[in-house]
This record gives sequence, structure tokens and C-alpha cells, in this order.
Amino acid sequence: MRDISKAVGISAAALYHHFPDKQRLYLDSMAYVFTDKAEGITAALEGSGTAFERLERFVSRFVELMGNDPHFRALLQRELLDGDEARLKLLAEQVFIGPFQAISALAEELAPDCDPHMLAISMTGLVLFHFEIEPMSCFLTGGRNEKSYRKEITSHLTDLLTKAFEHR
Amino acid sequence: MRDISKAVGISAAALYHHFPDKQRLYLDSMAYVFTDKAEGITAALEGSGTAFERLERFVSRFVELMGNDPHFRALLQRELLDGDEARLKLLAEQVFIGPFQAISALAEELAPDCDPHMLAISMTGLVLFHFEIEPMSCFLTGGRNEKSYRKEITSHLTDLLTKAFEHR
DNA sequence: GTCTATAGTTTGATAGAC
DNA sequence: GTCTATCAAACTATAGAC
Repeated sequence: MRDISKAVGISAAALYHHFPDKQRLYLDSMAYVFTDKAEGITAALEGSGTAFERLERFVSRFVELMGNDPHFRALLQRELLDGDEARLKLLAEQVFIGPFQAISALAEELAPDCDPHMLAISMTGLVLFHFEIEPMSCFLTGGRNEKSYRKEITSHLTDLLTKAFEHR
Repeated sequence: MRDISKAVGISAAALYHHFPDKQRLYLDSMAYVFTDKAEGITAALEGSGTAFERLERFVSRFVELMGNDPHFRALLQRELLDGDEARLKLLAEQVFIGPFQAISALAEELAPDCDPHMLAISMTGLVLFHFEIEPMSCFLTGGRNEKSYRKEITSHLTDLLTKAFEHR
């Protein structure tokens, strides 16, 4: 609370005029930060083009979102790890239900013989984990750390998923 | 520290006779918990059988490990999120470098045209994320929560990855 | 090796003046 | 609405007796 008060330029006590307690401030801030965050993802999925084109657009835009907004990504990771039911519910309904339904719909198009929810989770995890593991990856891959990392992730995942679906 | 002291049945002060500070206790505990944790994974990858059989065995055993040891999984998630360089290095060298090399080797066998490190991260993330998202999944998929969830994950991922590799 | 007691911080939250 | 001052609790860590 003291850190926040410094960041916004008022005293810690004054924060309690605007929010009843820390929990409420945290929840309201989350809701604010996450608002419209996933809009671009849903748009990428629901636009025109073949299923494979939409898949490629989804991967590309999702990688971009995660790469451009490390706070969003870290906050998501923290909620998945520590979030209580209220916070997870908020996050799901405020941010993820829209894109998740859209991904599931695409998944069903690409692989009708597959559980679409399960496949949607797989597709999401594929993108997210490449960012989650980034701080450790230098100790695993031997220290290489290219400039064009995001584009490599995008093309790798697009290739992998395309290959997984093209013979169905 | 007080919680730990209660759990092991000595006073908080006595802990400082065995460990110089909290950081060291945490680091040593991590090293202890993670020791041999990934042994089964490496064994599954390096055993006999075709590449596809080893892939299936890897997925199955990794899903089992994550499902049977929620503490291991949560600790891994926390380190990826909050771990400083020392802790991430320990985790990488103590736990992950072995299995990661083995997964990379299998990846190269399955898809020689692919960056094996990148593919190894994808394969790992596919398994892990299904567990990471579990506390939120009831708000996304509509509340279903089957008993045989682990087997479904395993067969789904095996199918997905097999399809991705079988036409190369 | 373990204890009690406590130092020195930091935390979330409140009281009351302006 | 914002401030200063402060409380009560919890924290990591240490001192010193046994």
C-alpha cells in the first residue's frame, strides 16, 4: 500500500478513502487492467479467412500481446497460482471466457474429433508457456537469446499446430 | 519461519541454528524436494521403443507426476514467476537440464526440421498448462469436472502430438 | 541444540486535524 | 480528500540462558 501511495502521489492513508481495504483495491485494479485486454484476441479469431488463417492470426496476436505486456502476463500467472475463487472467477468472466469460447470454436473447426475445450487449453498453453519459462530458458538452452525471439515462437507454433491439424 | 518451526516441532529461533537465514533454508529445501523428481521423466524418454512410443510414455509419465505432486507443480510455478537468478539456475541445473535435453533429443527425432529446444518447450508447456489452468477451468468450460481427468489429458496430448509429427 | 525474550522492520489499517 | 501520527500485528533475525 505504501508503494502504491508513492506511485500515485498521495499518502497511504488517503488510499483508504478511495478503497475500503487492500483486497478491494487489488480486485478493482485487476478488473481495470484486464478490461478489453483480450479484445484483440477474440477479433483475430472471429475475423474472415480460412480456419488455418485464423489460427495463424490468433497465434501471432497472442504472442504479441504476451510479449508487449509483461505485467499482464505476470499478473495472470500469479492469479493462476495464488488466486482465490473470487479472483479466478473475475478473471475468467472478465477476460477469458470470450477468447476461450472463440478458441474452442476454432478448435472444433480444425479438429472435429477432438474435445474443443481441451484443445483450446492446449493452444493457449503452447503460447503462454514459452513466456513463462523465459527467465529460466537461458540456463536450459545454453544461453542464446536472440532479438527476434517472438517471431520465432510464432512461426514455430503456427507450424506445429498446422501440422497437427492438416491431415484431419 | 514460525509455520515451519511448528511443523517440525522446534522453536523458530532453533531453525537459525541449522540454517543461516530464510533464503538459505528455502534454497536448501527446494534442492531437497526436487532431488530425483525428474528421474522418471528422463527414464521414460531414454528407454526402448519407437520415437512415438517414447513420446507417449513421456506424456503419460509427466501428466502422472504433475497430477500426483501438486506441491512440486506449485513450487515450479512460483519459481518461474518469482524466482531470482540463483533459484532459477538451481532449479534448471538440479531438475530440468536432464529431462530437457532428453525431450529435445526426442523432439529432434520426431521433427528434424524443427528447433528442438523450441519444440521441447512446447511439449513441456502442453502438459504443464493443463494443470496450471485447472483452478480456473471450471469457470471456463462450464463446471464439468470428471474423475478421469488425467487420462483424458494424456490421451488428448498424445493424439495431438502424434498427429503433429506423423507426416514428417 | 533448544529455549525464552526481544530487537528492529514492515505491514494493513485507523484517528483526527485541516 | 489529503495529510501526519500512530496502532496492532506479523515478520526475520539475534542475544543469552540452559
